[in-house]
Amino acid sequence: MRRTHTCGDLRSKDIGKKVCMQGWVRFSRDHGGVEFIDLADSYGITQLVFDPEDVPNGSDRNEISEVLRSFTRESAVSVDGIVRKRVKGTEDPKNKTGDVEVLITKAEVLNRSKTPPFEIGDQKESVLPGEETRLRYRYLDIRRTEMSEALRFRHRFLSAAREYFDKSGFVEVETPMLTKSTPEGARDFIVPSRVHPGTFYALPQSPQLFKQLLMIGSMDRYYQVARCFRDEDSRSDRQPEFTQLDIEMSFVDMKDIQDTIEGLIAHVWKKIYSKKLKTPFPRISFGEAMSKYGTDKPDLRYGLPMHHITEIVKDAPYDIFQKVLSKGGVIAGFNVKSEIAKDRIGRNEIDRLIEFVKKNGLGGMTWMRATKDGLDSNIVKYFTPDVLSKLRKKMDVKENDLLFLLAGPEKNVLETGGTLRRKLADDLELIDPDVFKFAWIVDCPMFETDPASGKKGAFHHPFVFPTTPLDAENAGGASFDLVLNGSELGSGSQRIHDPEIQKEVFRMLGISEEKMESDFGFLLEALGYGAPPHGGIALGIDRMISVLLNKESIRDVIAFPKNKKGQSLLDGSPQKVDDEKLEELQILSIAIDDINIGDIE
RNA sequence: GCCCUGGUAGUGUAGUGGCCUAUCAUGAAGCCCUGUCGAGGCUUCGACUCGGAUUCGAAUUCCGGCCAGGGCGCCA
Repeated sequence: MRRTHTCGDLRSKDIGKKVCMQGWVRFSRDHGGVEFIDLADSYGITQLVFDPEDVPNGSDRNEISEVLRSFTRESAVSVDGIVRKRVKGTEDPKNKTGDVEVLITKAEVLNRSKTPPFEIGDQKESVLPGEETRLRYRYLDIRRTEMSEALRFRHRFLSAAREYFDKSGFVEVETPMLTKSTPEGARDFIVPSRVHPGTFYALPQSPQLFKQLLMIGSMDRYYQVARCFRDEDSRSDRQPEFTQLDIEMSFVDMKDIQDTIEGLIAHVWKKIYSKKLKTPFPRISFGEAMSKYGTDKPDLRYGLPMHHITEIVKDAPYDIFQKVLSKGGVIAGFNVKSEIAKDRIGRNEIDRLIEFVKKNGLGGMTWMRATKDGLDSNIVKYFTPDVLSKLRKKMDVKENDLLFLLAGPEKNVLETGGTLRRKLADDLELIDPDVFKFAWIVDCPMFETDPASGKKGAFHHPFVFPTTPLDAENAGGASFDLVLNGSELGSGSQRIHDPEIQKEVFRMLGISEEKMESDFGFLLEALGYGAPPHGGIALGIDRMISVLLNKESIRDVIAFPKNKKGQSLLDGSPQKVDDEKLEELQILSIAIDDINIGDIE
């Protein structure tokens, strides 16, 4: 390799060295004589100089000058030169290589670049091209420091994680990508089998069943950086293919799994931030998270808990509350303390918040402002002094605090309350982007009931070990979530290792004996051969990295993501395939554009 | 499937019925310039997502399509 240094390497100590630099022409500045070129690569930027009055012996001034004329932006070039100190007063303190420059002795274009479709630099968000352009030319987008650093950060994270697993006796095992489609869960991506026409593999939504089989197979400490696939609509934190750090262990309970993950993250923290991460993470019950924060993935970087006041105000003759209560609804509210509101919420702002609440599924919002003497609002007259005093105590009200009260069906109040809490935190800038608050959400239910169909479903998945009798009214499951700054990073659980219990759970979920046998027969059979007690967790790597880097979208930490419609703008997938290929698979497309209506009729 | 927001030179934008042969920046091409650093100066080039409607007149208003993003549904 001819390259002696990257563009981020050179320092004062290298002055006088003969070097060969290779990289991309980022910016060039021709002063009509002396000429500067910022040579860039993934490690930094180094200034190259050509000075017609200071050409080292053995170099041809005209030849260099001629080659430099063909240095178009983003061309890959190679330059030999001598490292020298910059002229006094022209050092660039913003650049780590800014004390030195390379005086060119020989220049060569390795590969000329066309004019790039957008300017590559470390520009602010506001001048970044739209995402469509960035994804279409992703390789150029990755030349931007921000992108390449995100990918390098992701690598360091995974590398540290692997180091931890290695020293903790974990074994990485690859599980199949061509697997069986199961009716439960997300929609599968399907792969046709040529050898068995009319049959299909499914790409895995997670290695769940295989890792359980590995436990039965005695591989008692497994992990995998596993690609997973779900054919569902994208969101800013959801892609059709994504990466999970998948973990499973035998002869453990929930605490062992949580300890392992805390150890893992603390180790990674030490490696990438050189900081000690405080463990154990706080545990919050699912019920408390919902009632206090209105979400199962609370952002704990700020307070603003919801207070439940149904009992206190239930007798007040205030029509709106009475109407809600008569339908079994609840009343809850926030106290926006004067020290965090700082006069930023006036009448107009309150009206805007009321509109916001209406848009989010409640009829409206009642508010009160705390004064020296009590609570001030146009509805205060409906509440007795005793009720007001209890309210002040319950919600910890001090002078100038602002109270927002939400009334409605419990589910709506909690959900809207959670949404309002996030909005208030955003509006009042309560969120410190440099703080990371992990927490475990524990004591989860075993089942949840779909309010629309009334159908019972698994809260996490059907393989969770029950912690109470299954027919108990609020049956509990040994599952838990890891949350960070309002994002769910992953779910773990103790799994069922007894085939009879597993069957019972399937029955509770309304799965027939036949379906059980055809879809999960192999699992039930395997559990019957001395399956050890086991459990594990899967952490969403894309989400975790994007939260750690404060990115709005996981696309910013994935090298080649799909767009919102699941297309790759880079290679144009998904695409039609040749008819011969379909014939070989004995597949006929009935997509609207592929069929001739006349043929059908 | 639904809702919201947006679509103007290569890129990022201004433009709320006539002041638009459309603003500014950046870029590209050319010229000038010997210490800049996202160099500077001058010249040139380059755009209203598509279709329909309203109107004397539409980038601008209305309807529909297409495209992109955010969200709901969906994501055991």
